[in-house]
Amino acid sequence: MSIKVSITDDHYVVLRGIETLLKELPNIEVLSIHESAKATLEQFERKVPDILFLDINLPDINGIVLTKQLLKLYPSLKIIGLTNHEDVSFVKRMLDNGAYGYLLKNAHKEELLTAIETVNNGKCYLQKEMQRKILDQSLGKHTNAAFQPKLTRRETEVLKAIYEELTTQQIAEKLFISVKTVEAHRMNIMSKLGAKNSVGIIKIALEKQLL
Amino acid sequence: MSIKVSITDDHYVVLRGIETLLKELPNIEVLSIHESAKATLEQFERKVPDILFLDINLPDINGIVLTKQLLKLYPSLKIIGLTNHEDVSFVKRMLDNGAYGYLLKNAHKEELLTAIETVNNGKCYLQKEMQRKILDQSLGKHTNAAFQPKLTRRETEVLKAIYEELTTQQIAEKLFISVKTVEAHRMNIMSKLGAKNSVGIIKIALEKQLL
DNA sequence: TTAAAACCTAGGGATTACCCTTAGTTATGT
DNA sequence: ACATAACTAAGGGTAATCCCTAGGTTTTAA
Repeated sequence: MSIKVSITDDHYVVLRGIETLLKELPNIEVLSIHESAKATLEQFERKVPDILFLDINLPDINGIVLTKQLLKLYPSLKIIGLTNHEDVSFVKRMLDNGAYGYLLKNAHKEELLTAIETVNNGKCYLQKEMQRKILDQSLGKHTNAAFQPKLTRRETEVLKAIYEELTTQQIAEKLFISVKTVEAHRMNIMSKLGAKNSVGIIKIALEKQLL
Repeated sequence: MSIKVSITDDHYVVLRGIETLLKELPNIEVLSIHESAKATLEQFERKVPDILFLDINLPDINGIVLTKQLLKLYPSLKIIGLTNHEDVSFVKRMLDNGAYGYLLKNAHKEELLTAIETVNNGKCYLQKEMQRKILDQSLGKHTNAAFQPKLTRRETEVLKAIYEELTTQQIAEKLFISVKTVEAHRMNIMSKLGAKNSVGIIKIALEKQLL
């Protein structure tokens, strides 16, 4: 009994590349390939594979969100993330949402096979370098995807002003409040986001889409 | 007489994907595939194709730079850029350096064929959406995407440290230089990027993929 | 092989950000 | 109406950032 695999990636050449590689492997059947999240969901109503290779950058639904949706519908599905860049935060968020592994697109045939076999045996597959990075990062704080900070109206306004590279003085004038108040808001934002300074605020704000 | 095509991309699945697609097309011969700029240069000493599909993000030499080098060595070579993201500035720079066209990695078989035929006939090939974007840009839009700042080795090191939310003092210790030197580098970075402060540095660095 | 350009280095001085504490004044919701 | 959260803002520091200037080194190109 062969392992049924599907692939979702909006880059057609990636889609066909993985398909080609998989077809060269024994005991693996490429069930379906899709170029969008929507197409994946539609196809899965008919046939669900054992394993799905899922790109993180999809045009319609974010790969991280799609992971969650799919696993809700098909809990036994094993999802392996796909991406170009080695963004640790993405890996973590995928895994937090239930993904079983992660592959960079420069992976070779052997890695694909290892990933499929590992995941099919119910174990997680991570490329070595990524393992180390996640370990490094998990020693920090506020790196988990579940953490979703809530800013108040005023804090969001200050955040946006910081993003516009305004000084505290300028923000105060813009919002008709005291410099000291702006500072208080900035301090609260830093505290909530776990940022060390304004650079950290912007990094996390972009990551958590608070702008 | 078939058209000889080579492919350079550090993402192995992309490499194999394009290869697979090209093999399905008539009158086209895949001469060689390479995963790095170095491998491309070495292979070309033996056999040079008519057309090269060249990724922009290579581990060893930047695709834009490699375009220039290759065209110096092989002026009749036609280069078609490959990338995931539709960064107009990259397209412009590739074309400026002599590339004949540009393809996004979500391109289908038909587009690949059209691109090859167009370029083989000595004409430039650009996907429609990209054409429009380049046009939009040249019509004096303020979002100057063509602007691609170049940072020095030291500046890049400081930039990365700033991104890590380190203080100037910590950066100085990390790089074994004076606090004042770090500040000087930061000033130069701000100047080059047109940023008003460190927040601006990070914004533009993320936008221009300087990290 | 020079001269120019680019890069790395770092000082003084002014400004701004950061970090405490404390505390009065609005909204918000049960 | 009453606790809770949010917005406001003061004093008083320390540390970091920002800006200008400039000497020394390395790299690049004529």
